[in-house]
Amino acid sequence: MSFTYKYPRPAVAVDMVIFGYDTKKLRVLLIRRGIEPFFDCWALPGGFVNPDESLDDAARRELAEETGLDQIFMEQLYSFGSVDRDPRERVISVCYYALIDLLGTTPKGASDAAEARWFNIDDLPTLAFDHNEILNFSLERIRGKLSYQPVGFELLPRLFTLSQLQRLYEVILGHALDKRNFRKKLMKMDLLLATDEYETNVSHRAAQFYCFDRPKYQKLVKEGFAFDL
Amino acid sequence: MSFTYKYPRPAVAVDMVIFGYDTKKLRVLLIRRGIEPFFDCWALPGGFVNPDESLDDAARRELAEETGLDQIFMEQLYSFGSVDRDPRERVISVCYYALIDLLGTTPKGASDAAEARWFNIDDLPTLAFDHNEILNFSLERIRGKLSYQPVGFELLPRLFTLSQLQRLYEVILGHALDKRNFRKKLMKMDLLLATDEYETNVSHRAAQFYCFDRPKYQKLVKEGFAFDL
DNA sequence: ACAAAAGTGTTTTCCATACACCCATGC
DNA sequence: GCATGGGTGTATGGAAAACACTTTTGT
Repeated sequence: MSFTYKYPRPAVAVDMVIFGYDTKKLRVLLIRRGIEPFFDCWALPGGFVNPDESLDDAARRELAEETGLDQIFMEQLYSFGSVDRDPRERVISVCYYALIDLLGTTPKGASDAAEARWFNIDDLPTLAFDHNEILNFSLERIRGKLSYQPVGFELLPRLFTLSQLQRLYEVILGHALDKRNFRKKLMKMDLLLATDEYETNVSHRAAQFYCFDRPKYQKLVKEGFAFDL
Repeated sequence: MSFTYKYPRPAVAVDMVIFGYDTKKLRVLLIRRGIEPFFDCWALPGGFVNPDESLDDAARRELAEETGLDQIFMEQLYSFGSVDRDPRERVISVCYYALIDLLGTTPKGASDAAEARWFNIDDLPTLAFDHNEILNFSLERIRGKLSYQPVGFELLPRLFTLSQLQRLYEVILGHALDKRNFRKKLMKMDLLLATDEYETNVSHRAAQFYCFDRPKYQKLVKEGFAFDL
């Protein structure tokens, strides 16, 4: 079976920058390529867009194939379209990034035979194609975003302590934050709901669990509320 | 001549949201479609990506075709890829927006026979395809961007008065700004160069002309400077 | 002289930052 | 009782916002 067109067409792929967080480090999921070009190189997971799925659907499908996870925060990043980014032929890549909590959930490895691994964000190999560029771009984006939107909640279990949240911000931003000021700011945002649950079995004062006020957040987003961290 | 592939491929287009500003209103350049579907409807200018040009190149080419202008501020916005956004066949549209000063320059109409017109931003017709959605999206983006980057300079002549700059901000943001505070903030950014030229033939005190310190701006962008308006 | 826009400073309020100690718990 | 991280308040500096009058020019 084959498909014929009057004009040449680029292939269209989605590539995924999948961030994972595990209380210590920010990680990215990479796969080892099993075919040329860049055989054996690490690369961002991705694939071609099917005719019957939207770009978002394609991205969500890739994400599910690689991680087994659904219902994950995901956002379109940018489309890369240099003529020679793929040596074989013209490929336009629409890139997405996703954020995954590596604690509360257990993402499976890639479904296809290809080897998949979580890499520490500041210890990355040279990647296939222009994937290093894409990765840097998405890292800048997530850091920028974190500063004015409470993106981080996607990377934590439903219930979390303020210290967990602060560590998350510190890991993503790459620098320490003042505990008291961090709490003040977050409380002022008024998007955290204190629960009556506390940590157990810790050898220090038990921290209170909070959860994220999703309805309120979505209302604010709709109204164009400007966050500010 | 025809082109055959093993798998079906979407067509890839670039669509342009071209903003223009003329001291009173923010406008968008639309073209009237001469073919089905949406015959006679207004639509965003755009076209298919050629095999030998990058996405940015394609966007720049479209921009030049529609306006005759080169060297214009332009930025990728988002890629739209719903399955049914074009009733004929699958088309993925990579969208860009551009900003044009309608005073200092005189953009020609569209080069092809199609009718082209500048529409007031708050008096828009129903557009072809998902183009209303795309336009709203880009309007939000430009407003957001204005708040933390001095984007507005792209929409003014090389020499401009502070009042002109303020009017521009007010028109795009859609609300009034305090004159003294506006000047203080802009001066503190240190990106304006006062010239020794003044308005002439105005029936009030002549305003001083300023120009934008482009080298300094580009330096700051490279260093990741955060603006804040 | 008056209309019309340019230009200019001060005060107040609020937010960001810096900073140090007591509290609860497990061992 | 000690080690560990949880939790809290205050003082200071700087930016943002509010606000009104004088200057210049053409008619």
